[in-house]
Amino acid sequence: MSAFEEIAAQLERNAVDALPKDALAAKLKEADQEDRPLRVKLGIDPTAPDIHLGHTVVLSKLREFQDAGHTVVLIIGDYTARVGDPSGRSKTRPELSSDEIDANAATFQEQAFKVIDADRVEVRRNSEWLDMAMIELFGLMRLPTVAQLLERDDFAKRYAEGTPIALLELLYPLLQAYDSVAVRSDVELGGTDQKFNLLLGRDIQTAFGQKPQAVLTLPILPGVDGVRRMGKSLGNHIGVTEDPEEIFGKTMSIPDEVMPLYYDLLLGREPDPAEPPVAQKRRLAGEIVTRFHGADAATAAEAHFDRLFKQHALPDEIEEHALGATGDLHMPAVLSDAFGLSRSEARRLIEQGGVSLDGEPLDVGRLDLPAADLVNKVVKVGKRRFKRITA
RNA sequence: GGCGGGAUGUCCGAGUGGUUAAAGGAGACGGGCUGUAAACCCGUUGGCUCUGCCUACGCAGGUUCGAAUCCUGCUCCCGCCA
Repeated sequence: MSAFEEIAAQLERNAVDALPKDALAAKLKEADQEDRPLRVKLGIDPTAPDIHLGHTVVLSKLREFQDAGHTVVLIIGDYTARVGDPSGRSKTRPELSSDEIDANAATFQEQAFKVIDADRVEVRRNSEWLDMAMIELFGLMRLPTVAQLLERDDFAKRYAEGTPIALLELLYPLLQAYDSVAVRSDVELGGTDQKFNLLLGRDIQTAFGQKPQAVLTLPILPGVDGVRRMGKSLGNHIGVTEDPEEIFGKTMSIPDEVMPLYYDLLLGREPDPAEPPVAQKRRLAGEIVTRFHGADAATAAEAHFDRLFKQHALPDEIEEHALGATGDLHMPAVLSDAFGLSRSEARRLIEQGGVSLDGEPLDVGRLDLPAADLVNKVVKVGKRRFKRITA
């Protein structure tokens, strides 16, 4: 095995596909001969403003490339975000305003730098080149055929079942592919759902007289439900900027079955088989928090977790809720204000014994309580929502 | 352009004049069990000034004592043919 093959094998660790075979090793060799770093591309559409653990899988891989001396080309898909990547979706995405996209792009970049090295990255926005004249777009559109595009799983499926596919969506892979041309990428990374798009990049690069990029696809991290891919819109994500306690707690709630996958994709190793599952999970949660907030935060988050869920005690910091009223108060209304519930929701929670005041479940028969009975007490809704009531 | 099908609650999906706030499932939430895991059990899941009231089945009208269900117009979607 040559040195390049070894490095390639290292970089291909936990990749699902490395296509074509041996392409990465060849690229490494080529770069070495030309005495230049590889240009490793990742495109992210700033459709939701937060980077979550799912993104970090790919970002970490980019980091590995950086650590091996290569250049990351991070493409903020400010233009493609307007189109909406249909990958893995069964519906057309909603359109985003350009203000939203700009705001998202800014936070995105900042958050991405929590994982990748900001010094060895070239950040580009694809509006730089995609905002092209229609005649140029026509040139691009000549390249792939409809049949080729319909090869893609999700398109094929949607087409077969009669779910609408906007013409624009069909164009998405082409635009992403052209990004590769624009930045002259040597390697492109993405989730497995990106395979088609990444491979199309090769075709389009070739058509533009460039050497086609090597393609590396990484597994999709499941969300905290353990079933669907992690995604903000699915409500099963763990964001890198979330509070340490949240990250810790959410991690603890993942199903055991996906723990090995989390270990592999996020920590790059296997769980210690000598440890019981809970300990494995705590370690996982702790390390994830450490990564984004530091070791102290991780210790604190773990302590917080124990306080809440092992000792069933109160957290040490509880937000306050000012009543701003005196006399008899209607509890559903108070809860509605304090926790953002509808009054009916609050009422139901009380009926179900889900609301307690200083540890005492609220009496279903008495929905109206004097303000004086509430002040300085802690209201708990469900397992993890608390407010300290003040006058 | 012609013909046909469809739009129901967070999602999927029943329902074709009268206990229908709307079956069932998923999801979510609350309680129990527990490791905030899974599995399992029970319950809730439009709003409200709550033994009642209001709003809801694409939109706007109409028929009727009474409509998600019938009629008219409109909007959007899908398929087939051209």
